[in-house]
Amino acid sequence: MTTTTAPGKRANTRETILDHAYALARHDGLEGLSIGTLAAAVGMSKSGVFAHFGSREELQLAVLDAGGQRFMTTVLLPALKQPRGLPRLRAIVASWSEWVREHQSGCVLLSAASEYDGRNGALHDKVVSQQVDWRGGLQTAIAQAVTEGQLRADTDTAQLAFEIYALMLGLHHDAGLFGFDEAGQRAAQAFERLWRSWQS
Amino acid sequence: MTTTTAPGKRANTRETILDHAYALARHDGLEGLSIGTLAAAVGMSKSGVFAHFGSREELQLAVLDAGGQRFMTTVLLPALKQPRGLPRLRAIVASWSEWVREHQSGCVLLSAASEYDGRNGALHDKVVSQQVDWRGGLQTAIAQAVTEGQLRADTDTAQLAFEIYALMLGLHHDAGLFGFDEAGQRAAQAFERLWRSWQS
DNA sequence: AAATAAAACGAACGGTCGTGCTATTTTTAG
DNA sequence: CTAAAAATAGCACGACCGTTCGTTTTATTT
Repeated sequence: MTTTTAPGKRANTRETILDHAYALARHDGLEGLSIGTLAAAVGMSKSGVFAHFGSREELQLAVLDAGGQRFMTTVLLPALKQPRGLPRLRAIVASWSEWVREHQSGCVLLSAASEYDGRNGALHDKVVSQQVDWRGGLQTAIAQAVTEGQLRADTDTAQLAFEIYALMLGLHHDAGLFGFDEAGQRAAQAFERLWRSWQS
Repeated sequence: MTTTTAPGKRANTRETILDHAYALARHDGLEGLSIGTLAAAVGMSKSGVFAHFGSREELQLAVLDAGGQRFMTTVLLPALKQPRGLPRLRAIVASWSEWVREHQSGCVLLSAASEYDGRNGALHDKVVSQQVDWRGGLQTAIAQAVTEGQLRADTDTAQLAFEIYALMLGLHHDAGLFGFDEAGQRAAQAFERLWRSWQS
């Protein structure tokens, strides 16, 4: 029997490459990601890997996309099972915290934000658009909690989204440097205070 | 007359090198700092620059030290003119915000924190020790505000320090990606809410 | 099984990386 | 003014960088 393989060969190995690239970029950032190291990790030749993306920047963009996709799947999706409003908002924070715990030793999205915040180019643009999207998603969830009457009617959704995001940055920062356990408790306590002060 | 130069030549050029290195590291991080680029910026040869530090890592450590020193001088020192307690704490936050405004396009200390949080070695260790020191300084200022009776007697200084730091991270993050103006307003608003909720 | 298309390889290119070694220049001391 | 010392330049090294190109292997189609 002739091996009749599925036609998804290309997309398949591309996925494998991106898996390894994502893992490497977690440690060294997107700027520290090199095609040679990546090829060795995947078990392919440099040119073989290169051919899938056409340039290093395209590879970095693809990794950034993959990271954003994983974030949405891991953090937002499970929270959508919770009812709209504060329960869903708390679920987002919970799964987001879990994401941070699993990404203590480096998160591609966050390191990309600090790597490209002062530059121009496609990578910067994608980082900004990801952040805008996610901030928008947060604001939507907040607005629903307002509609449900769980947060004060005069809640500034952008302001609360900023404060939530800041606490998550604090959690990530402290977890990476001092360990997740203590940072997780601090963040949890801060969130309780936050909810209380915005509750209707 | 024979030019009798001061004996501080070495320390002098070392300072010049560090000035340029700091500027470069603000854009590309300590990992993006290369001796060749640095030498070109200073107007020296690669080996001339290299001789001042002995290794790239020593250079990076020196830049990190310089950054920490600048931070303390710019943020903490002017705030010490304010009376102990809440006024000084607010002064710290104010000069810290100013620091963030001037470092929108990249702060060496923060990017170092995200570059080395998941690694081992001297750079990681120095980053951690800097963060511990600064967090300790914050806690001292907070504790004084408690002693002065301006913050609640049962204030958890480490907890409040965490929340202050988180807000500054949020400010830096948003300022870098979306511009300082809006982020500064959000942070200021968040701080007012923060002080109010910890006030005695 | 033969022909065609897709995918991966291997070698090479010009550059830059950090680092070591030896001159040469500049600064200090006598 | 001269000799010792310190600082810098110049050059070379092996390693790795992203990228290109022609070849070979692998998969699909007829």
